[in-house]
Amino acid sequence: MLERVDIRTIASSYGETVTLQGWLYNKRSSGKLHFLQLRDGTGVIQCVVFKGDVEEDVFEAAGHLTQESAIRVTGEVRKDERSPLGFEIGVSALEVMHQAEPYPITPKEHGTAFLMDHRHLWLRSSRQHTILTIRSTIVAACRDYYDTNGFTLIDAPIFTPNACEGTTTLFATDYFGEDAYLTQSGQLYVEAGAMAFGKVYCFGPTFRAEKSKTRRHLTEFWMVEPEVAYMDLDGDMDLAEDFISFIVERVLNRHRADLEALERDVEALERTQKPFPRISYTEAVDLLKEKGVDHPWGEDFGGDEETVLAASFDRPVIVHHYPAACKAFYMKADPADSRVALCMDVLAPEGYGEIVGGGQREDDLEELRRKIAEHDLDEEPFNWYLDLRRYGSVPHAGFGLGIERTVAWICGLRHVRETIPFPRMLQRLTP
RNA sequence: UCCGGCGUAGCUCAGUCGGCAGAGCAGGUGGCUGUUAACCACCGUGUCGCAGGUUCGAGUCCUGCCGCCGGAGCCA
Repeated sequence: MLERVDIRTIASSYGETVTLQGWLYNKRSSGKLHFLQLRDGTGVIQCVVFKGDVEEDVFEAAGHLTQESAIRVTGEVRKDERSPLGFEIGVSALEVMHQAEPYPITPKEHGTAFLMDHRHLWLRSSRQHTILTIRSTIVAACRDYYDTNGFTLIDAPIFTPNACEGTTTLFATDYFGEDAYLTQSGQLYVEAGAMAFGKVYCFGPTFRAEKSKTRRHLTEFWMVEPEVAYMDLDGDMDLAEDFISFIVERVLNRHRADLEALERDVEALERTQKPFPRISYTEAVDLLKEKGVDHPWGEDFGGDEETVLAASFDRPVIVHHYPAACKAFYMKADPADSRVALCMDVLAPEGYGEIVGGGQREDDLEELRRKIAEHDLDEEPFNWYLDLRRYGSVPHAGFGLGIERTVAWICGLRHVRETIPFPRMLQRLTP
């Protein structure tokens, strides 16, 4: 394969004649000149076709190119102050690989419903391209963080025989005549992994059949879930803030220009430094009261409460020790006050809501059985999970971080639907 | 499930008091040697979401339904 020249690194080919392969992003003409904006997936560069420089049929063909036509362009890389890149291509040859049909996404405005119907094409637009590039960096940062900190990747299954938490709605499927559900969390399985490997994480898609219609919800989303044996709630909070600040720092280092292109307030992101403020649920209720929001102790926070709490701090805030009644059965109760659980949520600033939820797990066999019963769950499917408390049970903790909400927060997007290549939502299964 | 909003050309939208359905973009043809969502001239485009109703006459008013968007609940 010939050495490939990317637009992203075109500066290193200054003065040379190169061949670029890509698609026509836009075109402007001026008599004996055609200005072709060429997109190759790494960037966009202007290619200038002058009538005197190329064969007549090539000049003619360039004038008839439609948006997103596939072309291979050969020409000299030259400096030009008028170019945003600082470089442009003086075209000497042009090969039309495919003359595109009229392209639906024009250089004018479109509504989100139309764009989502054409998501497979919308991915080519510069803004979507930037967002998904940052998502790619965030996903890599998650893996790098755990891989370099002694964690082993133990992925959880997607098909599960029962509800992990029993609280949210699951997608049911037919598994050779048996009921199976798409996982809503790898939680229970990474606990088994932690007892085998010490420090583990899983990273995969999760599914929630909730009829949520908000900017923060997808029915299919990605979650990274670390789980550590011999770790308590404090250790869990330390891990979460270290992990989140690592991701943000990585994005700031590699994507400053991209964040600015997205009109993200970079200074607000730069404040994401450890330590994060930590307040208990009870303190949060008091804080809400101070801010004029009356919230009864014992009820979980809604989106509005989370927004008020998050707005009180300049970086992510950790809220811990929620009432046990509004948390999952596997959360360990606080030995000092059984009304609250050893759990924590991380709320992102600027109204992005909960990006992390986790805590210390119940490690006592009888306590756990009692909680399963309290939550009206059938004990039998959890027998393997109870085994973890029969054979060398130890304190352990972990959490789940939602990738799409994290991407939305870091990129400063209004809606999570633009943070994933092909979003699955209440009213969206295609493309 | 509940509350609110919107459905008119391929797309984004306008359409006044109920009186011939219209702009920009995209597409086509032509023009221009430096364009930056280029520009200029000309050309084509309709189940006005669907079904009823009122009226001489409905895109416009009324009723029902459908679809989508935003929010709530629930959650990451």
